[in-house]
Amino acid sequence: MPAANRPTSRDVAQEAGVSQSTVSLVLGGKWAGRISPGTAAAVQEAAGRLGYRPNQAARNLRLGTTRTVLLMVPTLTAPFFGAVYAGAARVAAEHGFGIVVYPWPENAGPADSPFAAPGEAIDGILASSMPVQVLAPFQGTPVVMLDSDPAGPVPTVDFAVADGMRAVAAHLGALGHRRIGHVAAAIGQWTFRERGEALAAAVRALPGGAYGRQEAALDVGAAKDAALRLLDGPLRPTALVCDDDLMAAGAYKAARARGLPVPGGLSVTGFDDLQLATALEPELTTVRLPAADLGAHGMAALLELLEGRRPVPRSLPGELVVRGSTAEPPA
Amino acid sequence: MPAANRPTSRDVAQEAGVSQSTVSLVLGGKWAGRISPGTAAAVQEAAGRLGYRPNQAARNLRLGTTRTVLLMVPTLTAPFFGAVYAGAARVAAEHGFGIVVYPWPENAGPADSPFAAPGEAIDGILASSMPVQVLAPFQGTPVVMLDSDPAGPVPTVDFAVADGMRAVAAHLGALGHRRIGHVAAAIGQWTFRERGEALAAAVRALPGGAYGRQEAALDVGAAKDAALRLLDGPLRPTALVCDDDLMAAGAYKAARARGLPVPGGLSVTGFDDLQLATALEPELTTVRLPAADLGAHGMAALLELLEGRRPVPRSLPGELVVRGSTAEPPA
DNA sequence: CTGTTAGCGCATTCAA
DNA sequence: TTGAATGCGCTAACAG
Repeated sequence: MPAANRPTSRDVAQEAGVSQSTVSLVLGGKWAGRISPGTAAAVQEAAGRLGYRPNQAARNLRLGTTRTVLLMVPTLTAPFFGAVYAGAARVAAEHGFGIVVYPWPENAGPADSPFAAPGEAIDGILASSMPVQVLAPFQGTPVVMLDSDPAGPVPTVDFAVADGMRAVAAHLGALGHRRIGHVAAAIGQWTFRERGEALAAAVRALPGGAYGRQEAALDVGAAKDAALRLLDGPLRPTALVCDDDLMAAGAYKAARARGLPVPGGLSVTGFDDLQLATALEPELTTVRLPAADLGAHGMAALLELLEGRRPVPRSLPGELVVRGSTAEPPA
Repeated sequence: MPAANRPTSRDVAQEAGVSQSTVSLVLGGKWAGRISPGTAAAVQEAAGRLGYRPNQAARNLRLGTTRTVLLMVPTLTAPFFGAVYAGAARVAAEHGFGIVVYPWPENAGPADSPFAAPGEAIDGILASSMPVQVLAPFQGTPVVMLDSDPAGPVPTVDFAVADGMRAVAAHLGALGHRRIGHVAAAIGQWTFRERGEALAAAVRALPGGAYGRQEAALDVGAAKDAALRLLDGPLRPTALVCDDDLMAAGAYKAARARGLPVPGGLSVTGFDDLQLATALEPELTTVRLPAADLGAHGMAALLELLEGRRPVPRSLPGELVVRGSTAEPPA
């Protein structure tokens, strides 16, 4: 018997000397001009005294909703998504919603039925950094996509990643860099395509600018290899722009392997501004992406959607944070 | 109207030509010797055909349980806890349970009532790496604590952190280190007390062993300062043992600030083996803590508890991972 | 202004 | 071996 015997709305009604429906109205906040202020106050007070909390299960059954949304993320072992969750959870809590997290495709295992576990009892979905196709099994459920192609069929909240990359290119360009290598994430996602296109265009717009590109999986070792290919290739880059802070760590390793000091011999930039950015030595010049804000605005948009309104697409600005990993190119 | 009209058990009953209660019995798996195999099969088949999934809200209301557990973690923006969640969620899903995460005290804000958001509708609690006191508002709810004092009043699943620290000390001792500094987390938690005591004892047990200790908050900058105090102090350590990988990154910075190469001039060790450990240069010698296993075993223990059994306390072994940050002390 | 009533979908007695 | 009836706690339509 897990649940202690909590007071019900009937108990409150009895305590306040009114009927159960009156309690429901008052506590539901919709008694404006239907219940006398005196009675309302009495009910509130009785509820407080008893420590009454409505039974969610009953509420859900009656209303046909759950006040729960699903947050789909590619993985939870990346701190970025922890921040997204935190932001979303804060807004959700303010509106009496809960969030259940679903790492996809990490859990794409048994598939007895898609989403056996959390698939039930969901009012809406927040899907971060994934292809639209994964939402196919959820036809009809309101969805807001985060960090995804705003041209898609569902409402989105995004980062202005293109602006971020342009800021990186401008910063590097002002320092005097012209031959710039891109350690790109080998992930077919809007956010990375966007970064790549923006960077390539910006670098090529530099007088004498030359852009090179190598792709790698999102981990240190693969990024190091890609950086090495760039350093050993024909471009002879003086700066390496990485799609993400973790990849920048790989670039540091590549630089060290070739005897190039950062930033004296090679400038390196990241993207995200995770804790890792300041753990590295030297500290990383990177673009700060407000992950918590992404979650918060996404949740707000989903709430609008659930109320029947159409949320306007939003794009959150990133901010270039200049630290110790960028300097003038070697003479 | 968020929820599409899903079939109910009544629909299944109609489809199978039986009564609703029969459906309930069959699908509940308790028809052994009460329903004829033929009828049972017909019901199963009808349910499958209709794609029937029981309505959780109704089920919860009737049963008084929620098949949901609360996972309390200090923060979600640390990848360690993401892994704990993933492990717990996997086991939970196998048993038809869901998990809602609650970062505490991050959300300890409004406090209109303790845990307004997720406090309802919870069958049990998994609390990782926190003091017992935070569970005071949840008297009566089954709890399993993770990474906490096993001598406490509730069932626990832990890491053998003391063994881990002894392995670190043995490794360092074998390399020839005698003067060992401890960059300790300034957090009053069992897991850190345990680490500190084990390390101090193990170092002092070394012939000629000397132990020094400085505390710092769990971030890079504070850890760097603490490491600096150790390096500048009377101990003149040849190795710095850190309570956590992030603090080790701070120790790297301190070493660099004093012109000491790692590992040639100073050996450094961490704890946890997060992604950061291999992002650093040189890669970090550390103790791998199986975070996902912690979550998995914790969830299993909680399920036992919910079934009325008393889970046996468990301690998961850590593993020393020797990488490039430790070497013989300078001559 | 307030109370009575019905029913959300399910598991479970009890009667047949 | 099965079906009819009941109620979990809540909200909302309808009466008074």
